[in-house]
Amino acid sequence: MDFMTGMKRTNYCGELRMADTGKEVTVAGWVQRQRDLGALIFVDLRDRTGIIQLAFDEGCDKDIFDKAFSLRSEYVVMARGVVRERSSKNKDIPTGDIEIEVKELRLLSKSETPPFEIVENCQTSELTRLKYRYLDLRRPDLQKNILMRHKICKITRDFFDENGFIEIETPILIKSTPEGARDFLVPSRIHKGTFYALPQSPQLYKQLSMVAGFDRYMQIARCFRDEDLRADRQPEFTQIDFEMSFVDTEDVLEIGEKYIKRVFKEAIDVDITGSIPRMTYTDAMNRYGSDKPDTRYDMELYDLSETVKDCAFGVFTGALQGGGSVRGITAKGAYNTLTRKEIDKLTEYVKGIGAKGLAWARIAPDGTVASSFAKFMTEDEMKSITQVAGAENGDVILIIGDTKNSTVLSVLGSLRIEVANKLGIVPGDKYNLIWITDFPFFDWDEETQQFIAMHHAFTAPMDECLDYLETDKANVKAKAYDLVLNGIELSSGSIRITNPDLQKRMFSLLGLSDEEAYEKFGFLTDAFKFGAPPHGGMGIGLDRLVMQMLRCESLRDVVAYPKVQNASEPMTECPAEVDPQQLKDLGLDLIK
RNA sequence: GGCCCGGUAGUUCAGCUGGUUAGAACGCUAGCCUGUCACGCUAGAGGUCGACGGUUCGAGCCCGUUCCGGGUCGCCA
Repeated sequence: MDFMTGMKRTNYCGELRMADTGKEVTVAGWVQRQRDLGALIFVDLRDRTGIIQLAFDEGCDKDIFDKAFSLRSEYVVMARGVVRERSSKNKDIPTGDIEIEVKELRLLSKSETPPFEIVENCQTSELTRLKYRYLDLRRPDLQKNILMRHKICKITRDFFDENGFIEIETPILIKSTPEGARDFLVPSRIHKGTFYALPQSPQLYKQLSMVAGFDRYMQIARCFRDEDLRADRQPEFTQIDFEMSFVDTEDVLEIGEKYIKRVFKEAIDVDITGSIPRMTYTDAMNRYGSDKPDTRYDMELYDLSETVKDCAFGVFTGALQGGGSVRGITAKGAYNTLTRKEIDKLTEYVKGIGAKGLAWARIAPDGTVASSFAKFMTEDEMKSITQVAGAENGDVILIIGDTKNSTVLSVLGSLRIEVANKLGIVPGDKYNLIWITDFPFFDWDEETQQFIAMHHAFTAPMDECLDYLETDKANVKAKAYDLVLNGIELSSGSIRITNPDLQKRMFSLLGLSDEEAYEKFGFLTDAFKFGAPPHGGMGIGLDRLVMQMLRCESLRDVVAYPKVQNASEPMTECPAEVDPQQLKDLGLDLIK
């Protein structure tokens, strides 16, 4: 059956207006709803642009009317007819002044009753929606999100093209270099017993492209990491990846900043005015307890170590004697929200993330103080604490002390977010961007009891640190920078090492022998022997960017076909077992 | 791997202290209806209460195990 013979769409449903009155048009789409009034039938027809009403009345041929009568939700139809003004208008939709008086109606495809209605703000569980993702994607909200994602990609390519960047596709099947995240592996059939890895990022290829002389590279690149999922983390995700030659940190930040301003303006008409603020890693940790601070609200951390160093509270003095610190946050006006019961919950919360406990003081509106530690303090000490805390009547002070300063900071950082959410003080209308700079090069890994690269092994250390790389690892800073948006790490980048000797030195500091380093990254260090331009770049998380711009709470709202928490996909039910023959071809045996 | 929350009709949910035939709304089906637009009215169909096991005279409800989903910690250079 030739569904389309002699019929050609002339207009999208949502674009017709009063001005089109009298025109003969042909539209195509899905039946949103059929309203049968007896001798009169209305059909709302939907495509990705909107809805137009089709009208069938006494002027209609009987067979067309009968066909309209049989239409059900999500049937696919094409209709030819004349646009006319409605006798009663619908102010709620853009096409509400007009309708199409149908002269020809073609049923292109029937539909079973869908498991959920194709409407905005669908209340159906996400699992059901993901099982029928093609129906979910048919809903206006997801259509809007996916179209916005497309728009952002278009703006991105335009921007980088205009600035001299060349899009280069890098391989998806690459060599496994198990640093950082776990690799997804792909067995090789031709070389049995060997494996490709899927890229965690195009990092090394983009650096090689600099050696190749492309000078400025960009790619909207798919990346893969075999780690557990979160609302803002998918095992496969997309990065706006770029790299530039003959640059230092400032040049990279400048392009990054220009890009961010452009995409916010063009995609959602938001002006990012002035320079994006900068904060060093150390400041971010001390003030927000996080290297990705949400600066949309205050409640900054403060240091009470000096204030309580001589007090009679063993928890505090013990923490300090153990080389740690005592720090706090003050929840303004939280007296009524943070009840004793809520504080108990917060105590459980901080214990769950590494603290030994939570010290607190609730200051009633009348100035009465209820506190877990007041009894150990002199009046003067309490006064000093309140002063450092900047606490007034009605406020709640929350304090963490630990022999490890890093625990104090990270726990307070998480607590700050938890409390802000409880208090509802996070502004929903802001886009707070901030660069985090001066990252430490090394990070101490408790598990393996050694220093590892905080960013990655190809990041250049700051010039002034070159003298003490070996002797004072903890104070080596990297030419690395992150861009943070509303408390979410949006992007990460660095200036890379291009000096083969320095690269060798860094590998050795990270515990890689020359042999190991050459085995893993020899292709890169070899390349650097043949004239490597200084270069640097960054990768911007496209999914997170779109998610933030659209104010979505989950990446699943901006990824067309996402995975769920156990890393599977409900629609296709992957991952799945494979045919034994496939395993045989690959030379693989499954351990039962 | 740990912790928290959830799973009852196609969908969203209610279901009391364990007690007759598990309900509502929307959706669906049929009929009526000439201006609806979340049309209206009438009637009807629709359930392995996630699964398995246990306690009990009796389990949607209590207990155990397990599966699935969400969040989170670990993890994510």
